[in-house]
Amino acid sequence: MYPAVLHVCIIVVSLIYSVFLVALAMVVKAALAPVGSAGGALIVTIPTAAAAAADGPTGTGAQGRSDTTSAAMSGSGRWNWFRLCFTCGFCRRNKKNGRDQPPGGGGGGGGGADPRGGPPLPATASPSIPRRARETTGEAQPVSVSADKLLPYMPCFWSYPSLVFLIHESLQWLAVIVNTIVMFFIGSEFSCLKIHCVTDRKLQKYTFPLHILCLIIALVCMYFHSLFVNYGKQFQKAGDRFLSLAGSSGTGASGKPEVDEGAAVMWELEQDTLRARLVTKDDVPWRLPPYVRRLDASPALQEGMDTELDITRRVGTSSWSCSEGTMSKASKWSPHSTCPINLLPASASSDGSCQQFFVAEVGTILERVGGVDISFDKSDGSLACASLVVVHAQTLKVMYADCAIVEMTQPYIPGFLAFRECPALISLLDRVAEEHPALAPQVVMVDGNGILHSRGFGLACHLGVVTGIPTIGVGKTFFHVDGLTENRVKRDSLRMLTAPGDCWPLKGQSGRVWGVALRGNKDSKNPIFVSVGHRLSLETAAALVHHFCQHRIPEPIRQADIRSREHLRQHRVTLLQQ
DNA sequence: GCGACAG
DNA sequence: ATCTTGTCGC
Ligand SMILES: [Mg+2]
Repeated sequence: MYPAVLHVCIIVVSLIYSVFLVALAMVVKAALAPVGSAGGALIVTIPTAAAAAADGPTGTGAQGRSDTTSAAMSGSGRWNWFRLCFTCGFCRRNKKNGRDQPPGGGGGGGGGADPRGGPPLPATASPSIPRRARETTGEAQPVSVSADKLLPYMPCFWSYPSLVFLIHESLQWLAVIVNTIVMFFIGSEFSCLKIHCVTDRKLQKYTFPLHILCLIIALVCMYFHSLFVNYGKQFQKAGDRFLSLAGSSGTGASGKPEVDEGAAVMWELEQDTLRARLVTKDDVPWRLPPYVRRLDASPALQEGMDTELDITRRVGTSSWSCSEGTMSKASKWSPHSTCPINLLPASASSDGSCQQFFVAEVGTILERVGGVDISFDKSDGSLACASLVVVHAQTLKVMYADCAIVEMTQPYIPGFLAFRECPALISLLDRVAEEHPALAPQVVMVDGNGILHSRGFGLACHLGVVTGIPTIGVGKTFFHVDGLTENRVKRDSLRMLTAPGDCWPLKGQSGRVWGVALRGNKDSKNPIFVSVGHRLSLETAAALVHHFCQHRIPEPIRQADIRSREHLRQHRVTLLQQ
C-alpha cells in the first residue's frame, strides 16, 4: 500500500512540476531575449526546520528579480532555496560560490544538517537554531546568476531526457515537500515525540515533533534517489534503446551513423600505408629527464613487444573480407572486420623526412610535453573545440595553451577516430611550430589509443606518423582487441595494480603486447591504457605517462580536456549573445 | 545470428 | 564525445 501512495505522489508531483518548469522556462526565455546580457532568476523560498521553528511557517513564496545581485535568502532555508534554484535549471553551483559551506565544518555541531532538504538531525535542531540562523543570514552571499552561467544551460534544460528528469527531480522534491508540510505541523505544535537521554552526565530533553515520520519518508526518498542516480545511466540507455527501437520501425534513421564502405576501404588503405612508417622503438633526439622514473615492469613489456612482430592472423570474427574489394555479405560494417594485418613496423629511423621538428634538439633533455583533446557540442554535431596544451616536464606547469573552434566533418566510427580528429589536431600542431617554435612539444600525449587498435594503428600512431612528432596513446576506456575484453582487463587490473605506478602488459590471445594498463594515482581504481604511438617504446611511454599522472589522466591531456571544454562553453555563450 | 566498439 | 546531481577527502 505504501509504495502505491509513494508512486501516486511521484506522479502528481511530476505533473505539477513539469507544468511549472515548462511555464517557467518559457517565461524566462521570453524575458531574456530582449534583455540580452542581463540575467534573471526566479527565487522560491521554502523554510526548513530551523527557520520554521524560529519564525513559524512562512509558506512558499516566489519573487521575480531582474537584478540578481540583490537577491537575499531568508533564514536557514538556504539549502532548500538552492535546491529549487538549481532544479529550475537556471544556475549552477560553481566552485567560487561553494564556500557557503565553510570548509572547517567541524567547528560547529551544526554540521549534521542534511543539505538535501531532508530534516535536520534532531540533536542539532533546538540548541543551534539561533547561532545557525545568524550565521546563515550573516554570510548570506548574494547569488548572482549571470548570463554567461545561465545561457549555456538553457539548451541542456530542453534536451535533458524528460522521464529521467522528472523521476530524478521529483524524488528530491518529494522530500522537500514532505519536509515543508511536516514543518507546518511543527509550527502549530501538532504533536510531539519526546525523548529524554543522558549525555555528559546531564539529562537532555529532546522534542521531535513528527520528525521520525519525516525522517523515514525522507530516507525512503533518498534511498530511491540514490538508487536512481546509480542506475540512472542504465535506465537512460535502456530508454534510448527502447525509443530507437520504436523509432526505427517507423523512420529507420537513428542511432549509429551509417558507414560509407567505400570510404572505409580508402581509410584502411591509408592506415596501411602510414603504418609502414610507424616507429615503435625509442627514436628521439632528446633524453629522458632523470626524475622520470622507469617502471618496474619494463622487462616484461620489452619482451612482449619484440616477440610478436609479424602477426598475420585475423583480428575479430566478422565475415567481411576485403579481397578484391567485394563487400560481400556485410550488411553492417564493423571495426573488427579487418584485412589480415601485417603488423610489421618499420625499422627505427627508416626515413629522415619526419625530422623537421628536431633539428636543434639533439642531446637535450625532454622539457615540453604536449597534450591534445577535442570537446564536442551535443546539440550541434559539427561544432567542436580542439585544444593543444604544452606542459613543462619538471614543474607540470602549462607553458602553452591553444584552442580552436573547428568544424567536424566525419562522424565517429570506432577504428577510424583518426580520420575525425586528426585534421584539427594537425592544424594546432602546425600553428605552434610556426608561431612559437620554442614552445613546440617534443612529445604529444593523445587522448586515444596508439597501437592498441583493431588494425594496430590508432589515433596516436596516425597523428605521430603524419606530423613526425613522437606520440603516446592514452585511452580512458579499453578498446576491445585480440581477445581482450574490458571486463576481464578491468578485473585483472583491480587485482594486480595496487600501488601508483603499477602496470601490467595487455597481452592478447596472439601473445602480442598491445599496451599497458597503468594505475597512475593512488585513488584511481580503474586504470588508463597506455600504448605506443610513434617513435617511443612502450616502456618509455608508460614511464612518461606515469610521471604526469597527478590525477588519473596525465596532466597534458587533462588540461587539454578542461580547456577545450571551457573554451567551447565560452564560444557557445558568445554565439547565443549575438 | 547477433552484439561488441577509443573519442 | 555529450547530458546530469551529489558526496568525500586532501
Ligand atoms: Mg578526448
